[in-house]
Amino acid sequence: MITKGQETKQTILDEAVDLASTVGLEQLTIGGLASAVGLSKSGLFAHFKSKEQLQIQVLGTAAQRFIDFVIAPAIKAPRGEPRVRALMDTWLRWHDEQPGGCVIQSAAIEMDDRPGPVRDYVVENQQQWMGVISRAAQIAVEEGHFRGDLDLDQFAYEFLSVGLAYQHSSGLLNTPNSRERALRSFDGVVERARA
Amino acid sequence: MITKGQETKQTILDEAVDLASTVGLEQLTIGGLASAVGLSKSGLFAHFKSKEQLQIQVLGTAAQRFIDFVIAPAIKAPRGEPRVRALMDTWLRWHDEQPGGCVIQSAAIEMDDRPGPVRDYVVENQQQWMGVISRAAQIAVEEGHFRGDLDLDQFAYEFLSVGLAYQHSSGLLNTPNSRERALRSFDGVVERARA
DNA sequence: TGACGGCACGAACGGTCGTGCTATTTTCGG
DNA sequence: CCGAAAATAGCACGACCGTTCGTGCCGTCA
Repeated sequence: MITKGQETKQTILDEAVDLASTVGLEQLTIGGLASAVGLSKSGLFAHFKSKEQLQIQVLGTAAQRFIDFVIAPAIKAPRGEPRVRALMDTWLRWHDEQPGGCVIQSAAIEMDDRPGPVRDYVVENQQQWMGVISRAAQIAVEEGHFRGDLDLDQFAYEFLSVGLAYQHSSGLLNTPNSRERALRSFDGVVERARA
Repeated sequence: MITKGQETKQTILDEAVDLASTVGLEQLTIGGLASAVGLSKSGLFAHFKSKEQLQIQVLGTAAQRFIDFVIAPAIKAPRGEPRVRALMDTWLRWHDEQPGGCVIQSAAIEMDDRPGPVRDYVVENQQQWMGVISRAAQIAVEEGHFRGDLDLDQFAYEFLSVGLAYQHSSGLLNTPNSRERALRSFDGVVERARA
């Protein structure tokens, strides 16, 4: 049974992800979020016992969105290089979707020197994402699309760098051709991974 | 003549850069900075008429450091590919130097959706940096090290992505071999630029 | 009908923020 | 060595922060 409280809590988290993606996870304020969803500050606060809990659950919601929007569609692509390319394609689109860039990656940089549960969560999340990438590359090796001696971690690293640069280029500077730049850059990475 | 005020102001800014590189430019607080340098809050505040001014001048100080630490030494390297490689080398070292990653790049992501003078300053700074990179690549073309039809902007883009990924990898996750990953990634970029 | 539990509210707390005012001290040229 | 000017301190303000608390509105079930 889905109760009323859980429903509004989800509404809060959905709004919170959008808000945090523009102002950052640390600048996300309870009062501001409350007025954004039309709740009182204390009424909203009651759903999470602390701000840290709110932050973590916001990241959890964003991670779920990431899975739905980036990973799930890409997995439907054919095994091997097509799937790797699909991952990059959905990932780049994902960056355009979120108004202020990916929440998790923004949080990753915000938190890079502030230890705590939030940072831990972000780190774990990034490692899982790199795991997804390198597993997709592994499959591409098995399919014969990529070299047999390909360094999977290195490939994941370079894959990640393409997306990071894209967020940086399209989010901060608004160079309109940043998508082509990212794709050309990705072509180079894939080229070197080929058999 | 160098007055006492300018001297303490420089002391403030030096400390502020270090502080901002760990907590972020937005979380940099006037009271905290004041007690860090042993001044009163208002005494420090008098040096800058607003926090925004402080932020901008902090970025200016960081930019000067960047020039001294990254660009100036690299320019002494021989023209062409060696100089390009020297730029990447000093840049990677620069990331290790700053405790919480490069202040400017952290600010770039913090500000990516908050318009204003601070964001403008960051954008201009990044574009100048990319200009330095592409000029160095231009020289490498003239020297015959790089292809004549090399897309300089694309090269600068990929150069930047290597550094971004390095900060992300060595700053957030502490994978100890992130330097080798970055260098291998950079080798790929340079390889494709060669004649 | 009446008690109960889940939700949301308003008010208030202590704390910190940036930012003005007014003294007071320190610096420095004549 | 003095007086103007610069530099710093002290203090207070309004705003906002996360958090707590008491209270009231509900639908549910006995």
